[in-house]
Formats: sequence, C-alpha cells, structure tokens
Amino acid sequence: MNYKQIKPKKIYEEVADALLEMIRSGELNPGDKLDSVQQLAESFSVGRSAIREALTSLRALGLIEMRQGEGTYVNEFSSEDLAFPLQSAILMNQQDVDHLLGVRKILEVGAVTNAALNRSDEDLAKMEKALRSMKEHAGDILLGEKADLDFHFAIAEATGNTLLVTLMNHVASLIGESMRETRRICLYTETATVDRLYEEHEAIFLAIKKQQPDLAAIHMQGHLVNVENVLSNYLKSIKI
Amino acid sequence: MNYKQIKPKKIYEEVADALLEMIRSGELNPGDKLDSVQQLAESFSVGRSAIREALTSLRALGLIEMRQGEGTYVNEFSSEDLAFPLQSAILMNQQDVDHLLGVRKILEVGAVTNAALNRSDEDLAKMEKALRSMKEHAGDILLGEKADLDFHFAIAEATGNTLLVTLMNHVASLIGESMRETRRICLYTETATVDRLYEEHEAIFLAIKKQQPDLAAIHMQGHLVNVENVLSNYLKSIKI
DNA sequence: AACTTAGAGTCATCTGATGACCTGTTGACC
DNA sequence: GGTCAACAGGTCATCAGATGACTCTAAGTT
Repeated sequence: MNYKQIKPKKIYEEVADALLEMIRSGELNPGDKLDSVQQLAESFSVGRSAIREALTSLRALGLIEMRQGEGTYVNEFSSEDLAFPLQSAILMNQQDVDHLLGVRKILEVGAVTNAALNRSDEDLAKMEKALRSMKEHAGDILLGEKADLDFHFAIAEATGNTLLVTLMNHVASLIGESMRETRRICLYTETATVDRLYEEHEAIFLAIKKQQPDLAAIHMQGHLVNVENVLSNYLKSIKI
Repeated sequence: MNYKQIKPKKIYEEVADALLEMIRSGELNPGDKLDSVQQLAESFSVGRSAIREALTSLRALGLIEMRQGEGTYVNEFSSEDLAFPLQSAILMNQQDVDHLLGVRKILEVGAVTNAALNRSDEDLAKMEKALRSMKEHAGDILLGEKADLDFHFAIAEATGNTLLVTLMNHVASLIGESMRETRRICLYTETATVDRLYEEHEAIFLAIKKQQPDLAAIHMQGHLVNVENVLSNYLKSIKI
C-alpha cells in the first residue's frame, strides 16, 4: 500500500504562496510597499494573524522586510545577495568543516583562475591595497584579518561573477562562524605565520597581475592547504 | 561620525534566537518535541503571538515543524539537506544564467579533480553504469538526460564531500529550472551531439579511472565549454 | 528658519475565544 | 479477541479586539 500523503493547506501558506507568486511574477517589485496588514487581511478575507504568519515566513526567507511604524517592503534581491542564502543555523561537526574547507578550496582556486584572466586594473588596485594593508598592519589581529578577507574578496570580484562572489562570501562566513576565535588566535599571532601568509598572498597577486591562471591556481591551492594545515595543527594541539 | 546602528530587538527575534541556540547547543535534538505554545509563552513570559512568530520563522528556515493537534518538533537536519538551501524564487536574467554556469564550471572542474584522486572502485562502477546507460539510450531524450545527470552526480559523490554534492545539485537544479525545455531540445536530439557528449564523458571517466586529476579537469572544462557553446548557439538561433 | 508637537498610519504584542486536528482511551458490537 | 465509533484532553490554527511602540508628516510655535 502506498497512498499519497494528504496535507491540508494552511491559510498562511496560501497567503505566502500568493505573495511569493506576486513577487516572482514581477507584480511586486523590490522596494515596493505592501498594503498594511489590516488591508491585506481584508483583501484575502482572512484574519490578521494569518497575514502576519505569512509575512513572518517570507521575512525569514529574506524576501520582505517589516518595519515597525512604516510598513512592509519587498526586499532588494539583485540575485547577488539572495541567490545563495546559506543556512548558518547549523551545528557543525569536524567533518562538515572539512567539507566546507574543501568547497572553499574549489571555489577559491576556480575564482583565482578566472580572476587571472579577467582582472581589470581596478581589481588589481584593490588587491594591492589589501596587500599593503596586510603588510602595514602585521601583528594587528583585527586589521590583519580584515585585509586578508579583503584580498580574497577582491579576487572574487575580479571574476566579474556576482553569484560566485556571493557564494564565496557565504562559505567564508560559514567557515568563520565555525571557527571564530580559533582562527584569529592561531593565524595572526606568530610573526612567522604572518610573514608566510603575506608571501603567499603576494605570489597569488603577482600571478594574477601577470595573467597566469595556472600559476595563480597553484599558489592559491598551496596557500589554502597551508592555512588548513596550520588550523588542523592548532586544533590538534589544543585538544590533546 | 560612525555610530553603531541600534536596532531594538524584537521579542520574537529574541525567542527565535534562544530556541536556535538551544538547537545549536544540542539542548534540543532533532525529533524532540517542544513545549506547547502556551507553555513556551509562560516560560519566556511573553504572549503566545510572539512565540508563534518565532516558531513561524524557524519553520520557514526548515528547522522545526509544527503539526496541528500534535505539537512542534525539531527537524532532522543532516547538514547535507540543509546546508545550502538555494533561493529558487528568483527571476533570472541571462546574466544570472551565465554566472550560474560559471559557478557550475568551477564546481564541476574542482569536483572532478578531487574525484580523480579519491574515487573508489564503487564510484567508478556507478560512473560506468551511467555511461553505459547513456550509450544504450542514445536518442531517448529522457533517459539520456537522466544518465547524463547520474554521471555528473557520481563524480560529485566520488569526492566524498557531501556538502559539495549538495551544492552542485542545487546549482544544477537552478540551471535546469532556468532552461527547462531548452536543454532537452538542443542537447539530445542530434545524434552528432549525443555522440560527442558520450565521447567527452568517456574521456572524463577514463581520466578519473587512471587517477589523473589534471587530465580529468581539462576534459571536464572542455566538456562544459562545449555544452555552453551548444546552448548559447541554440539560444541565439531561436531568438533571431 | 528651526524646533516642537500632535496626529495618522503602521507594525508589535497581548489576550480571550473558537475551530480543527491528533492521540489515546473506553466501551459497544461482531 | 478484534474492530470501530465516540469521547476527552492536548495542541496548533485562526480570528478579532485592545494597547503599545514606532515612523512620518504637517501644523503650530518660537
């Protein structure tokens, strides 16, 4: 016996679907202000609670924004910001982190390959600025980390692929979230490590500048493997 | 002047965060039943609506499930199913599709590199099976497409990285969604194309079998570029 | 002109009430 | 003993009224 599951549609689901469809179809555009909860309730002939639950769902998905005292607005989703809303609410185990790092490696290496081919002078300037900042603020944990992130971000941007940028940012933030303090502690404290990081970044930068995708990929791959090693060594050392 | 934005925390946000933290910390495990809305409201000393909005948010994120007449339960999240829930509610333009294809190329090439290094005999068997299916059903659009997908899926699986598999599946489904008919029409109709596709796949397969990551990457890159070309030619031809 | 205040519109929250639904128990019936 | 209807208790779904908090605008004041 194999019967199809019957699930009665909840009202808020219907409302949410209806609004979603209006957004997809372009009837509601980003920035548009929805009718007030009161009005919507009357229009759909349901209670205000149902409307509110539907709106709450959509808000949780990042599609709309509810501003107290103002109204409800359709969010901007340039398909850069919203195409890959990662679930960050996840308790991650070591395996997940490993997999995440693997994904990151693939993305970064792929990105740097593209970047080496497509980079504009403007992109190069950004990378160089981040590199300079790294050198200047060697020892400063916060600024050093920021410069590091900026550098990788500049590479992603240089690909010209906005989706890729978003995806990499999400992955990076997930990784950051799963490591938090760990990262700062071990990567930016010892001067030796900082120096090596700088050299690796510089090598990547030069390869991009000279538009040598393969070389850039190799350096990036090496860089990430090194970072992983430092991290895993550190993790081992604090666990034992 | 650069002041930190102060945003009054909404009650439901606080409740949602609290519950989220309980889930992350393992205080609430998948399958657990939450207290009733009534009880939660009393425990948090807030109204039932606030609890309900918090729960609605969490439900929209897929973290919990509310069953009428039963109660609220924490969902299973294997971190494969939930790590990358892509927003498919997006109206995509040509540029987005291009970017998506770019991301796919990076992921597939990265995956095939890993796969060539890590593939087990079992993985190889799956790929071979998909390949055989492709050859046997040459001409059959539906089965041909399925075999194609199976092949790529088998490669992703061979990496042993579940997150990567999930991510690639999502990207693939997004691409599929944005092209639908197009794909079938142009890729699987002409025998010449089908034959070439098969050869490309075979080349990738052999490189994986021989554990030659670089060669596999090159073949995969070439394969995807070819597919892109066929697609863009087709798109041009129907638009003009 | 600049500031203050009042009002309207709106979301945020609480609350009581009612309906719908699931589960487990009980008891009648075969 | 097995089956099923009826019932009760618990819970979510939904409604509607009331109140508070917030934003914006415009009229009023200095």
